[in-house]
Amino acid sequence: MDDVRSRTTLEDVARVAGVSRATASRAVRGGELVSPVALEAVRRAVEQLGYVPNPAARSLVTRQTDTLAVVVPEDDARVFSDPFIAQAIGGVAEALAHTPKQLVLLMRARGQENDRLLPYLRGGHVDGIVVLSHHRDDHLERELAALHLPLAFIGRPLEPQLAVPYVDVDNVAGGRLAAEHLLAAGARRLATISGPLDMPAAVDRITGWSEALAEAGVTEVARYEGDFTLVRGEELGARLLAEHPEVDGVFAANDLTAAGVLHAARAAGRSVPRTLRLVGYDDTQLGLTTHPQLTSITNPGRDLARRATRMVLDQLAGQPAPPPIIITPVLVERASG
Amino acid sequence: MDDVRSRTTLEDVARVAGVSRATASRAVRGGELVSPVALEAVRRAVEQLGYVPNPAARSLVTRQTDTLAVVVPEDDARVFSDPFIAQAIGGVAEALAHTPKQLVLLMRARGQENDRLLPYLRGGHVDGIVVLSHHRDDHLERELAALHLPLAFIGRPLEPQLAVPYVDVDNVAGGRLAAEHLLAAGARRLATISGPLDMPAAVDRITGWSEALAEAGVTEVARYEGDFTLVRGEELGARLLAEHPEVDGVFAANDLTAAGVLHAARAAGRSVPRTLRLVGYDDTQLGLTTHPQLTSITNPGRDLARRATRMVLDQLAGQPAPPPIIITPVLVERASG
DNA sequence: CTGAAAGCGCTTACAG
DNA sequence: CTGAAAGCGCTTACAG
Repeated sequence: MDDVRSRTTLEDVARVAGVSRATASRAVRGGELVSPVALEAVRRAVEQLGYVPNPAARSLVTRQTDTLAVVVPEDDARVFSDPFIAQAIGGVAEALAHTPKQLVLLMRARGQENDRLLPYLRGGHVDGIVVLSHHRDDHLERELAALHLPLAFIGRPLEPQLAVPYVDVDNVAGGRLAAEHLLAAGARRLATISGPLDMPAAVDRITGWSEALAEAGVTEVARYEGDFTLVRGEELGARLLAEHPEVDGVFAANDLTAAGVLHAARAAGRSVPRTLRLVGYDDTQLGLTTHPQLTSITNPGRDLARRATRMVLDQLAGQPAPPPIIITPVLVERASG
Repeated sequence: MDDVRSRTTLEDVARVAGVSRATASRAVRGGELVSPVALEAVRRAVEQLGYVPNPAARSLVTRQTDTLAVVVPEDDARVFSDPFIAQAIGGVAEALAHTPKQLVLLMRARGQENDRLLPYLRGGHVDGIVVLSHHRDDHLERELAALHLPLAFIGRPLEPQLAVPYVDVDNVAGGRLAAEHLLAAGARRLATISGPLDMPAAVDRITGWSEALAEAGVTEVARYEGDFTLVRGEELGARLLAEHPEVDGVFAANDLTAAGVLHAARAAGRSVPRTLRLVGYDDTQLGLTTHPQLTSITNPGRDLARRATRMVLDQLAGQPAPPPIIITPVLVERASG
C-alpha cells in the first residue's frame, strides 16, 4: 500500500521481521548495533510492507525535522522575477541535494507582512535557515537570531552587533568598479538608479560608486532610488533621460533595473552604448538576452548560496558560528557600456 | 524565551493557568468548550511563557501537517525562469494566504530524478498536493494518485483513466487561435516551434494549430520541437530562419520561446512583424518587455493555480474529487504579429 | 547485539 | 465545561 492514511508502523515491521521495535528502529536507520541477520530481516519486512517512517513521530523525539528553510522576505512576484534570487535559491537546493534535508521556500504572501513567516519558523518546523533579500524594517536578524537556530544570511545583515553568520559580495568594491569603468570609457555625465536604500546591497553599491566619483572629482548628474525591478528601472530611466538628457553614463543597481533603462533608452531614441553607456549588476542570464548585452558586475548568487548553506549545515553539525565570507566582484564587459 | 531548543510545553501553560492540559489544549486551539475564565487564564499563560505548540506532536495525533506541496518536476533553473510557472506558484500562495496552511515548493534538484520528491511526499509531510509542469515520463499521476492525498493538477494529466482532478486551459483552442490569427493577417508560410512533446500542453497546442492549418488548406513550412526555454527558442528560431527564409509567420509555444525567436530574428536581420509575424503563448509580463511586444494567447497561471488549490482544499474538507475545470483562452493582439 | 520501558508533546474520546 | 487517561509512532538510555 502506498496509502498515506493507513500506514504501516515500525511495530508492524518489527512483528514481521521477528525482532523488537528497538532493533527494527536501529535497522531502519542504517544498522548501527544490529546483527546482519536482524538487519536483513528488517530490510525485507520494510520492503514487503512498504514501510515509510512517520516524520512527525521521529521529529517529536529527535527534535530534528530534516528541513531547511530559505527565507525570502519579498512577495512571490519579486521572488520569481529576479534572476539573482532564482540563482541563490538554486544554490541552496544544490547544496542540499546530497543531504537528507529538504528545502522549504518561505516568502511573503502578497501584501502581507512577515507575520506568517515567523510563527512558522518559531514553531520548530525547520532545522536551519538561509535568508536573502532582507530589508531594514523586517528586523529579520533580530527575530531570527532569537530563535537560536543555525542561520546564515546572504548579504550583510543590518545589525552587525548580532554577529549573525553571513556571506556577501563586496558591494562597495562593486560600486567602485562601475564608476571606474564608466569614467575610463570617457563618460563624465554620470547618473545612477540605485536599489532600495533599506537594503544593505543597495547602500553599499552607492557608497563605492560615490567614493570613486568623488576621488575622480566628478559630480553626479542625478540619482534615483529604484527597487531592483525592471518596471521601476524603466520608469526611472525614462525620467532620467527626460530630466537630464545630457547624461552619458548610467549605473543601474542590478541587471533587472538595467534592462528597464534599456527599454527607456530605446523609447527615448538613445543609442546604447553610443550616446549612453550602461552598467548593470549581478551578471545574470538576463544580461545576455538584452540587446545590447549588459556590461555587469558579478554577484554569484549560486556560489554565495552554496556557501551560506554550508555554514548552516556546519552549525547543525555542532560547529561554532563561522566568520563572514566576503567575495570580491569583477566587472564583465559586454556591449552596453 | 524565543529559543526553540528549550521550549515551553502545554504542560507548563496548564500549570501557570491553573487548568488541566486538556483544557489548555482546547483553549489554545480557539476555545471550543472552554469557559471564558479558563480561556483568559490560558491566553495569559501563553502570552507570558511565549508558548508555541510543537507541530510534530500535534501532527502525530491529528495526522495533519498544515502544509501543502506544490510539486514542479523541473530543475530550479526552469522553475525560476518561466513566468508561467512563477505565476502559478504565486497563485497557490495567494489561495493559501488566508488559511493556516504553509506552501512547500518541491522541485527537482539539478540533474536529479524525482526520487527525492516521492519519498518526501510518501513520508506524510504534506496534507495535499498541487502539481504543475508534469511530463509523460515522470508518471506523476500514478505515483501521486497512489498516495491518496488531496491532489490537483494544473494542466491535463496524461493518464485520464486515473481521474485525477485538474484545471486546464483549452490548449487545442489556443493553438487554433494562433493559426487563425496568423492566417487572417495574411501570413501563408507558417512554422511552429512547439513545446516538449512529452507535455500535454505542448501536444494540445500543436493539435489545434495543425487542425486549423489543415482546414485552411495550408501546409506548414516547418516544425521544430522546443523545450519552453528562451535559449532553445533562439537556437531553433535561428535554424528556422536559415533553413526556411521564406517563413512569414511563427507560432512559438510560449512567450519564452517567442522571445528567443525575436532575438534570432534580429540577428538574422528580419523585421517583426513586417516580414515575420510572431505569436507567443501564456500572455506573460515577459511579452510586455520585449520589443516589439508579443501577441500572445492567454494562459492565466495565477487563476488556474488558485482554482487547483481550492480543489485540494475542498477535498481536504471532505468533499469528493471535483470534475475538471477548463478555461477558454483568448488571443491578445500586440505588436509582434 | 537485543528488548522492555520510558518518554517526546500533543489531542481526544470518555466520564463526570 | 473539565480533567484523568490513553494513545499517536517513533527513539534512546539502560540492563542484560
